[in-house]
Amino acid sequence: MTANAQVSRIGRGKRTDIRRENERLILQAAEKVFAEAGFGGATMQLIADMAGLPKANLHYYFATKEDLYRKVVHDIFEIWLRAADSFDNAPGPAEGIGAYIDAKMDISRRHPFGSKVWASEVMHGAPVIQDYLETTLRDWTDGRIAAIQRWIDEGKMAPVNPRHLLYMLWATTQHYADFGHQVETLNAGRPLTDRQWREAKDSVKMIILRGIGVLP
Amino acid sequence: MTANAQVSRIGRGKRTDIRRENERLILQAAEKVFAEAGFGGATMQLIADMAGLPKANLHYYFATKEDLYRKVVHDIFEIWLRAADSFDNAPGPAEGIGAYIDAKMDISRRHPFGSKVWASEVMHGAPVIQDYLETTLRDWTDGRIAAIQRWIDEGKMAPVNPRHLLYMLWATTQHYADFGHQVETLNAGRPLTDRQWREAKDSVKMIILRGIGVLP
DNA sequence: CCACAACCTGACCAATCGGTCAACATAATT
DNA sequence: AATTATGTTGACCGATTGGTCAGGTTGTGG
Repeated sequence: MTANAQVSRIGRGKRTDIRRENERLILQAAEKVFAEAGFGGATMQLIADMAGLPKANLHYYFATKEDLYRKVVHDIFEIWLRAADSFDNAPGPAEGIGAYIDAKMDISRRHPFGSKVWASEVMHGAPVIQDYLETTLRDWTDGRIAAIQRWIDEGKMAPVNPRHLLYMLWATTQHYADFGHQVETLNAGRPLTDRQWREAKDSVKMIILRGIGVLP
Repeated sequence: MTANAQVSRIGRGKRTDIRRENERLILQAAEKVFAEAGFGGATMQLIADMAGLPKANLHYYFATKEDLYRKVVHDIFEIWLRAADSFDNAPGPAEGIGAYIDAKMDISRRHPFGSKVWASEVMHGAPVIQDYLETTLRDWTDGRIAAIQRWIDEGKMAPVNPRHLLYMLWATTQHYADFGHQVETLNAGRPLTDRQWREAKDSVKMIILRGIGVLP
């Protein structure tokens, strides 16, 4: 047993570390470049420069530009779906939807590039994740719609169209990432402070929760 | 006075007609291509094909790709701003904000490509319309925030943060254009019907208007 | 009818694109 | 130490890009 083997337990050896670290560098750079330039406007050279690696090295880890892009989109979709957990096991709409807004606002703040990549992908007709939309996302959506409808039937919230409520949650929370540049420009060119993020979150929650009749 | 001169009063002559018609064709094709491929992914050749003109002819009317793009963005911004009129001269928030939601939802339905171009432009850091954001849009926003604040002070609506309410209106209405593909996919792959558009509009209005305390 | 201006377009160009590859360097295995 | 597997990279390639231009056609005013 060498000293190396003791350092990392999962990915054993220096080789694995190199691979993991380089893939991380590339994906991080790619997420930013795809977000800022779109798939068509992004170039492998730009991503390579931002990652601090030669372009040929990118093609060693990711065969094509599309492969790299697909991985970026897939990663943000995973994060996006995980926010769904906030919805589940909630006793009622106030807690469930409130927590969901919190989670999605945090994603907008912490993953602005990924959010933009996702938005860009959908806006351009979802050329690489159409199957996700038709399977995972559709199932997820149907499930939440049923949950909301149940709350309505139990008299726990006002009778609103669950589907459009969901769209509203997505749109509003995602806005702070996708249109972050506009929000920042209208904030005297400065990024939102902690306090302002809290204000945004509270405003969204207040209007929507009152809008569905769970706040006075 | 020739027969030609009687046909059109503003742009006189066949020459003017040709120019107007070709510019219209090009702008229409450009709007669609920019929306579907982004600025970087769009090519002059693709736009030319869609407009049914040789590529060289595009460069006769628009010197560069960026010139053409700038015109497309400018046009949708004009439409966008005009929806603001719904806001003005309204006796109270129910009428003003209700009418604004109506107007913006109609834009999302009637100008889905333009909406996407605008969203894409802002998402990528507003490289060509940053000045609009800092002048026209900022002024417009400040004006509406003041109007909303006045309504609040007069007790006509609940005390919410006017800025975040505006963002919510933008996000929610724009969602049906920018994420139209996702909405369509989740609607069994079919575009929303007239009835469904009305449902969407009513849902948005109901939740938001109740959310700001102007509906029971 | 003529001369000028506006409009049209196939052919072309330099630049850049995604992607390849041979040659080499380093680490792991035997 | 020798062999093999993995990681690295400058140089290169065909294809495509935005943009140009010379030489043409068509419409207009005198």
